[in-house]
Amino acid sequence: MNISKVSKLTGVTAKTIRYYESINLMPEPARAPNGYRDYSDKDVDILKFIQSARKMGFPLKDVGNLLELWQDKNRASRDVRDLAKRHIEEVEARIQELQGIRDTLKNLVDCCHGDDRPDCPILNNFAKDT
Amino acid sequence: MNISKVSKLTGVTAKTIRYYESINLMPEPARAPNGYRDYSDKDVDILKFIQSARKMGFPLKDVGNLLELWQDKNRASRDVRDLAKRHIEEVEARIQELQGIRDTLKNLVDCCHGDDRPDCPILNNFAKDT
DNA sequence: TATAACATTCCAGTAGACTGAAAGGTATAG
DNA sequence: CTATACCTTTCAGTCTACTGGAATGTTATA
Repeated sequence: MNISKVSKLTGVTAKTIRYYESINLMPEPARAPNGYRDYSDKDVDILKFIQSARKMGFPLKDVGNLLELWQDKNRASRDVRDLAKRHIEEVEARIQELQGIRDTLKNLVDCCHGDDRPDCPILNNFAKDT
Repeated sequence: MNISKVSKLTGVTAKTIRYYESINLMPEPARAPNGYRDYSDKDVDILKFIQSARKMGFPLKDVGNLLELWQDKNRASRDVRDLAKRHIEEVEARIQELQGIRDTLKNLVDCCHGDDRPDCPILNNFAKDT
């Protein structure tokens, strides 16, 4: 099947599919006699796999590793688990950071009149000289 | 005072200070007779303000707006508050997203043996054909 | 047969926030 | 006097994950 079909099936743009191929994330597909890329069902599955991992926030580098593990029938599930655990840790660290930011800002916003007057605890806080 | 002094006082690298100047976030500082940048205490305060806002996750564009509001003694605190509120909303949306990812991933990790065997719910999930 | 809708390659650009490096001028310590 | 530790500018590169566009070839439809 050609690239636009794959694009429709997976929700990944043709541009991005070619990009994934160019960075060796996707294998090079077969080619039709006219030179068009000719994808198999397996290629579609690979792309779907990539999409799933991307939706979980894995960077393309990790996605590449996960794909390799997926293809490797002798893999140790430990390797996949470790990769996922590391990613969870990063995600949690980021959540912590964002929660801290949110809490601080919420406090400041709650203290701010938010009217025509210029006095503003938010600015005061940013300008504090501690 | 010269740029390295300011860098030490604020924790912002000289490189970055010049960068902020180049994008008109920082005002152009005075110059010493030798051509060196000659910063005032006010410049240092501006940089500290920028740092505070950056630590709260505001993009440089927003930092620029906040700086303008800070300088404007006739500002309406509403404007600052609205900017902060919008940012909080973005932060919260991101937190939600990351929490979803974390929860899904945690479930998968908990279901995975994580041993020498190849069977892995994480990969299975990514490869699911739903 | 014309034209639209595909496909190809390749190069370059985007966003955001810096960072590196080259090539030079200046100041300070020994 | 010289080494080194600053400072200057300018241009280019980094990172991640794409995206745009030009120039060109191919296929399907009216």
